[in-house]
Amino acid sequence: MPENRDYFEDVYQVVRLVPPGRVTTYGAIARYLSLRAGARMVGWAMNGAHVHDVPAHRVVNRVGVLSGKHHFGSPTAMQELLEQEGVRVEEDRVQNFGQLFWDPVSELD
DNA sequence: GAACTGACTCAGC
DNA sequence: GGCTGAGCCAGTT
Repeated sequence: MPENRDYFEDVYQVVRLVPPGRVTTYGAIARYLSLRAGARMVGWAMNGAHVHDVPAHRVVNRVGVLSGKHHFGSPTAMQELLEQEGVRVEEDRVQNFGQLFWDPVSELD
């Protein structure tokens, strides 16, 4: 539907809708916005996340790994942010991911 | 201007 | 059930 690349804004907006203490995935966002581009562009969009006040720490890859932690100020910043919200993180992976996973498609739609 | 790379995912083996 | 290859778009070399 959206031919423009303003979906960057949409991505940011969806991420902001993620409740504290919950996490979502790049693929889930891509599916919700019907991005033919796929999850990869969601990740690319997150490059400007810090500029848009987006809680990027709540976005992980499909298995719950903090694949984007290197883009935060420090290697542990992402994990600490999640733990502040009550999300248990171990070995760069979100524990109990299946239960904490927040899917915009089923939660918002 | 072609080739590479990246905060990913899925299908196939 | 873990590894490999292919596909997606955009920015960089």
